Amino acid sequence: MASAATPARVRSLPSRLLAMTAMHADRLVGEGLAAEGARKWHFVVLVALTDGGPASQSTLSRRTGVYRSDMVAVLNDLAARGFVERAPDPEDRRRNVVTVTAAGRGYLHRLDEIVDRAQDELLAPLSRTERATLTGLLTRLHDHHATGAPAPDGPRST
Amino acid sequence: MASAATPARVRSLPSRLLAMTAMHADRLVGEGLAAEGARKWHFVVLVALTDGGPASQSTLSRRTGVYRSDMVAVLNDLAARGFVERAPDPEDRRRNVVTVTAAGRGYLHRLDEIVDRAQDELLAPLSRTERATLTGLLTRLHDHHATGAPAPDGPRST
DNA sequence: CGCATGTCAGGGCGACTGACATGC
DNA sequence: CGCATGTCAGTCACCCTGACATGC
Repeated sequence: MASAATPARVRSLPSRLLAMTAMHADRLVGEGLAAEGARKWHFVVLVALTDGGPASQSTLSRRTGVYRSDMVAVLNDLAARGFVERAPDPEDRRRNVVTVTAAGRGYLHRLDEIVDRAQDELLAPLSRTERATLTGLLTRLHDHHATGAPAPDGPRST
Repeated sequence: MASAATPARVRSLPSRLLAMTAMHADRLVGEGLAAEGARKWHFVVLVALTDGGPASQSTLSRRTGVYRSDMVAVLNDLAARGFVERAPDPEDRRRNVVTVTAAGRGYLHRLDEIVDRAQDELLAPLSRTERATLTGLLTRLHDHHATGAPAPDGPRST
């Protein structure tokens, strides 16, 4: 199937469609979150904390795909705004235990709504069934490629 | 997989699935192209030229989604390696007419195979029918969002 | 005149690496 | 000792803006 350049084929290259649609999705989500002064990792980290409970920065990094080195800044932001708290772990003094505050939970609710609306806008042209199909196919692709050579430190996000 | 703790809420978010899968796809394609000393826009520009014939840089920009300002560097690269030629347009002396050389066509052929293999690797877990479904759904999303507010200078395309 | 074209200079963000001190 | 953790510094690719000279 590797013939010379076929116009239509190139235009519908899956990797390209994926890239462009993803960029659009990112923009929708990003613009929404920006209205609340947040970026996608603020959201992702808050979700990880709320759903998975308090954790060290390293653990958070693994849970979210945000690099350890970048996690620092994200937590600085969230802590400065009172959405999370960093406390030294008494059992291992290298670690910080990060916990969400009540304010953080409230904030996450607002972000959740924003993100939900963005998903709706993104998927607007698709029916319920089609959305499920798309999600299913993407999940399979993602899982297939995730189980192979992933994450020593903390790759892949949003 | 370090995902035992990744919350299902976020994991199944379409925008996130899209972003992660797209990143993976980009990596596959990017690594492949890197073996030939190319990046995706080298490929994309060569396709646009082969596909649509000689064109000015502005036109190429519109056809590919690469910004005018970035197009300069891409063409510099391609020209330096003898894959395209820039000649002043006699009918409008502001323009350069860009054409693919024979070497450029040969090069594109190699890139085409690389990109094709990457698509196959990307879509490996899906059947033929499923691939078509995915492409169809993504195309609809893309088209829906493309016809809206884009393209002043040289964004979004194919 | 306003507008298009090619070019350069630079900002911002996200992915990623390296190093380093502290503590296990 | 080797290894994990938190932190800082910095690279690179990509997306995007602004400005500017030339020519329509």
